[in-house]
Amino acid sequence: MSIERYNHKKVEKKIYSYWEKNKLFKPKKNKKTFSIVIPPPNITGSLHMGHALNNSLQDVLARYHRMNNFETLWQPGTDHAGIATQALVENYLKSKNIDKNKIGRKKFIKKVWKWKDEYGGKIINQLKKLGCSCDWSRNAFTMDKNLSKSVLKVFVELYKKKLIYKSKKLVNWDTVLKTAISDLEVDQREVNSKLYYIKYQIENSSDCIVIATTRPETMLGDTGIAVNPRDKRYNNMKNKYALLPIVGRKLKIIQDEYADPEQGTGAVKITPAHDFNDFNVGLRHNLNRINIFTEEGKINKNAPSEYVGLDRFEARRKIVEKMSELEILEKVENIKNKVPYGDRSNSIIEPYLTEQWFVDAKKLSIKAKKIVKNKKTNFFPDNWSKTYFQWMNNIEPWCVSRQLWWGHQIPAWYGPDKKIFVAEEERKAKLDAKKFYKKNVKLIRDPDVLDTWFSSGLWPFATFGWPKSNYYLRRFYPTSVLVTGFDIIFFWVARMMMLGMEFLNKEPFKDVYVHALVRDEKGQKMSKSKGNVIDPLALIESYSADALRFTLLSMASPGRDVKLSEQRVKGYRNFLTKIWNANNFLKLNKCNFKGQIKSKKLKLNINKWIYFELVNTKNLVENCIKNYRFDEASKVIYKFVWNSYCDWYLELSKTILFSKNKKDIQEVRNTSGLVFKEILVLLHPFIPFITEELWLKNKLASQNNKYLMLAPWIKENKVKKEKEISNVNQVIQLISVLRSFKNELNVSPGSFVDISIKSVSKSKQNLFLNNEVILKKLGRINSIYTNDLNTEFATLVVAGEIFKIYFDKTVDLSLIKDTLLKKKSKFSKELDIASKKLDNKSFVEKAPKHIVEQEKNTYNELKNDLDKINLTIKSLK
RNA sequence: GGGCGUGUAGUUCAAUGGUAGAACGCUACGUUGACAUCGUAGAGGCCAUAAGUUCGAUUCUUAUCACGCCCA
Repeated sequence: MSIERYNHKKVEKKIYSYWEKNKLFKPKKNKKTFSIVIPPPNITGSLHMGHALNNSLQDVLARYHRMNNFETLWQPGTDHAGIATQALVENYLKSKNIDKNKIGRKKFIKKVWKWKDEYGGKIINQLKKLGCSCDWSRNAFTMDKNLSKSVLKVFVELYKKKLIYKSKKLVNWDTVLKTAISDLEVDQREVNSKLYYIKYQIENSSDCIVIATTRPETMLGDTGIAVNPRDKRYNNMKNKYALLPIVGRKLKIIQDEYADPEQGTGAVKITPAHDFNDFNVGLRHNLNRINIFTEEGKINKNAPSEYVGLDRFEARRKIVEKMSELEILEKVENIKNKVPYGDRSNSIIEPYLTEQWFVDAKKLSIKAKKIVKNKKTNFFPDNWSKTYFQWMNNIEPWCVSRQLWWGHQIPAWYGPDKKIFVAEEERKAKLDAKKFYKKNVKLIRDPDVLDTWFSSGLWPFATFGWPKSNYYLRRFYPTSVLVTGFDIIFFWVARMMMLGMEFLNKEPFKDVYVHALVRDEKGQKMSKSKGNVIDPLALIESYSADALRFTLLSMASPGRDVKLSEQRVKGYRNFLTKIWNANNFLKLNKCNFKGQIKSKKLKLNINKWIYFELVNTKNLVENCIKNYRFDEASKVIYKFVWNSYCDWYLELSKTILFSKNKKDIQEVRNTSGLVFKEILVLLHPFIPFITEELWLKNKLASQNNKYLMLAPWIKENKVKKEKEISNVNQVIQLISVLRSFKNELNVSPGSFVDISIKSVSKSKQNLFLNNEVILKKLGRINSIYTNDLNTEFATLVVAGEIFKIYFDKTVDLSLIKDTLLKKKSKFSKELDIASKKLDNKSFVEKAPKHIVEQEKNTYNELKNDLDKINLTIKSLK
């Protein structure tokens, strides 16, 4: 018979389209519901390891619940990633010599949509390769019509409630992208910098005050100098003025706690329009705010003409040069400091004075904090709630406007006098304006768009059709669990919670399962610049999606990063092969996959045993999934399949299958096949492709459950541990010990021996005689005697029983004494510990009874073993 | 500076108030009628360091030392 190898490439493709064709991803009506919304990957992205882990986890949950009669919805979708997408399409057009500004906003947006239609679905296809069982018919996009409607509604309502407002503040300005970004999108990086000490002359005096700064070019916007009121060095400077070099502006010397006497000279220049701290100092002392930059980060006309138009770094160079010339540059120190970088453009972020829209996050956070406090929403692992609270307690107004074209344009219109009219539609704004001005006026719409996270903040209900009330919203909100990485708890999770509470007054998810980052095998963060990125698609290509999934799942221990190595994936590919080969074995032996196991009718011990193990495993795995311990779950099931089922049960079953007892053969054919079927069921959420393939291959599809994907797990969760089950364990133990014994004596493992069980207690004798066939085959035993033979023998002590082993004459029996002595010393050590404990009065008095009992047992067992060993050592002399 | 977390076998990680397990790797050997992407057996750990609580600590507490992440 020719045996096919498992070809994952062919199978995975075939199986996925089989699921899709049969519409298995759609929720099937049922009493209980289970729902997850996908963290929407952005349309410019392609699948990386983080996605692979994140979605493998969700898929296990979705598949497990779907199989077990939950009406299951896994809501998929992508987000429009305002900045990333606009930048990408802009560059793409540039390469074709098309200038965004020339074609205008409308045409540009059309181009973006076109790009999205062509390339934006890439990541969705990659998720399919991973096996994700999302309901793709509901695939959502944050710029879709209905989602956009939700966005506008939320904006308008927040505005009405005064939870959204416009204000002129310093924001983080990206001079490359020319937009404001949120403080979360700013990355503080430590870099080597220079600290410049500059002398500012005091007005009407020859004295100087020396300030230290890392950004000398901003001096062009200085409007004050601050010293600490407690700093005695500057007492004489109180209320005096310094003269700004080059510019000549008078700067008031003010006293403010912000000036740190330990830093630099203790005197600090104040540039309220270009530094967040200085901005606040300026407010306190009523200082002017002079903006000296253009939105590209070039010097503007508020500066002396020789600097106008220079880039900020060029200006720095020139100004430092000028200072040296003027001999007011006292010194330059090399220091390390933190510099803000934009995580999209990688350019230095400029604090910049502009008018922007802000969400009053502080007010929204109140309810969002409460649901975590009241355990309506639970974080797993729990300590992430600490991070959540810490951020929520220190939350700042959220700047939601972006100076971009791609995104949800802010629904605000301005009258001729800049009066703001906010409405979901222009028509409505016009009506309002007419009412206000008592005549028709021209309105101009705010050109800015909203932060992408503003729309993804509505994800768990906007994707279900909110604000319209409908079946999905009623059935699936709040969602059961959100699976996400910790890096977006603030960006996304917290915002969904704030907006969900504000608009539906119900928590968006009951659980938040937070998984770790995927790193490379050395524990380094994967990044393109380091070149250590492992491409999940490449791993899928070489080892299968199933293997990759199983690897990621088995490594997803809570609170720990996933360090991925290809070796691991390879190992789990071998696991798939093992399963595949086990199936071949079953087929070759005409095992039966049809029907159900009738556990009470099982006669054979090995069948009772494997069934017992199966139910145990199922219970454990179920428990693990409920506790989000996917690592434990995969370990438990791996162990059961490989060790219990393949290594022991199938080996044991051969003794029956190759016998002549038709009745027994039939029972083994049934049990082995049906247990295997249940293995497929249990494994399916983890490795869906190969299991469904085997389901089809074994023609299980025509049975009670057409699709493995919808086959429920076995209901049974209690099996009495009968004596027969421990009998099997004892037989296994004897075989294992015998094998090690041979190994210790350098006896070839394949050789056969005779054994005598004369000294074994009567009941055990029967047990071993009853399992003679198994012992002979797996233990490589010729004959089991109940009488001692008259030749040289070696003694083996197993669980307090003495076995005599007759090797052939070439075996060096002198080794036996060594091994026995080794064992003796090991056992005596353990016995020592046990007896010391039992001699300790306070132990016996204070330790719990069952522990003392247990200790007594181990003591007795050890004692027994040791006695037997001593006996045999003596007999050797 | 504030917060969170991690130090356990060569490596990656588990578990546990009663002196530790797995996977991979390594070593030796290969009996077979599923499988060499395999089988069998084996070696390997003063559970970071110190003190405390306890009858008992790898597990709890505190300190120290490393390392990582987040926020100023």
